[in-house]
Amino acid sequence: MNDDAMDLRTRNKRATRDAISNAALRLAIEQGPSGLALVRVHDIASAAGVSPRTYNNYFSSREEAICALQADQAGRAGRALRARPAGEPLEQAVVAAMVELYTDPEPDRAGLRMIMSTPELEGEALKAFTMAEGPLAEAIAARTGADPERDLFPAVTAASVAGAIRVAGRHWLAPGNTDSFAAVLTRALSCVFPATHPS
Amino acid sequence: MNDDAMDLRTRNKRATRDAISNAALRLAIEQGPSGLALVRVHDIASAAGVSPRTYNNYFSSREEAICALQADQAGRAGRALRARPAGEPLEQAVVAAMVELYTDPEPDRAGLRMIMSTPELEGEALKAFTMAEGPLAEAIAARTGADPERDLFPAVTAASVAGAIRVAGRHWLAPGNTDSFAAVLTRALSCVFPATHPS
DNA sequence: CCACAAACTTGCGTGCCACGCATCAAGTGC
DNA sequence: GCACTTGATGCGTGGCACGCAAGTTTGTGG
Repeated sequence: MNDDAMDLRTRNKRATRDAISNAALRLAIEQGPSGLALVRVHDIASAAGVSPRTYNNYFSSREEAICALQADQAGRAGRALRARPAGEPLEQAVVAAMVELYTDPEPDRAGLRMIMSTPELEGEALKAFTMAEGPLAEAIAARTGADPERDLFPAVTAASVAGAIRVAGRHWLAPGNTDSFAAVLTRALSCVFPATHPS
Repeated sequence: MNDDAMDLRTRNKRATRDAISNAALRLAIEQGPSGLALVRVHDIASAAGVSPRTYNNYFSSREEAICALQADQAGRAGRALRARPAGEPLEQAVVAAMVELYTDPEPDRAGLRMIMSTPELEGEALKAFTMAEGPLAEAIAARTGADPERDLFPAVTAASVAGAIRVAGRHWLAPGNTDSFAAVLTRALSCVFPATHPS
């Protein structure tokens, strides 16, 4: 995962990929939610210093490029949960893992708002979130000892956690909100685990 | 909602819309998950007996057309919950409403499998599901008396319910499963409400 | 240090698609 | 029956995804 751990080829690939994704997100934010159609592939490619054909080697749609960072982050959810100490209760582990994952760094308000207020982008982000549910469910199953094949609890809980994160994002973006994302996220996740709630 | 309740124009519109959507889903199923790209707009339109331009007046992508039925059904979730008797406890009301919504009729295995095993379609279906969460959250808030603006419980629960329905669908489709969808759905939803679990 | 192989980037061409616009036909209210 | 509304269709335009075949950069063995 560290840059030094990969060879030059892989590092360059990641660099161009990130460049394209960042350029796409930046341009999308500039145009705003209603002007997504104005963000042309040509613009993204030239902003990233790459040819349109190369852009297409990495992403097969503008939505995918714009949401790539968000998608990558969501994809780390399973690993984040597994990184928690084994003895930790499920709720604590999930909350700690997700808070850690989504507060380093604090999400970018403009980017998140862009994605969550644009139907096409929301669909793409949702897809990324859902792809992350599988590993997350496996991590939950590993922690609770449940059989992922017969017991629905791990998968449902993973979906609920993903849903809570989305709700937290929406609420955090709401006008007049002053709480940190970590605080909102913790509150949202506490709604998922009422049975194990301490009080 | 009844055909007789609308004028001719509206009925025709719904008829062509349904025709296009059904044709799209049927053709998609014929080609299978891997051959989605082979389902051309021209084919959908001619199968539905309309011009390609008319297809485009109703849907702006093949994915949207294929998932339209699924989307319409999900959109009725909020109404279904509100239709439950007011005094009924939340869990019972949710389970009853969702079981009623999703067992009349029993979902089509081929269609559901097609949608859930094709990334592009899954994204579209996810978007539809998420659109339905808003009304569902409002219905939950109305039933529990929570303030949707300040309390995250209704939105998180709505997202969890939607997630549970997705998980139930996936599990129901799994090879070797013999349970009815209603049974799987009830099991999945019970994971969302552990606090009020009877046992 | 050098050549060779693997992999990435790029330009070009093709087929498909979304959508604006103008026109035609069907339905509706008076 | 007539003017009006609204949906259906044809046509043209701009844009996009992707296969293909160079050209270029990077990693490796001699």
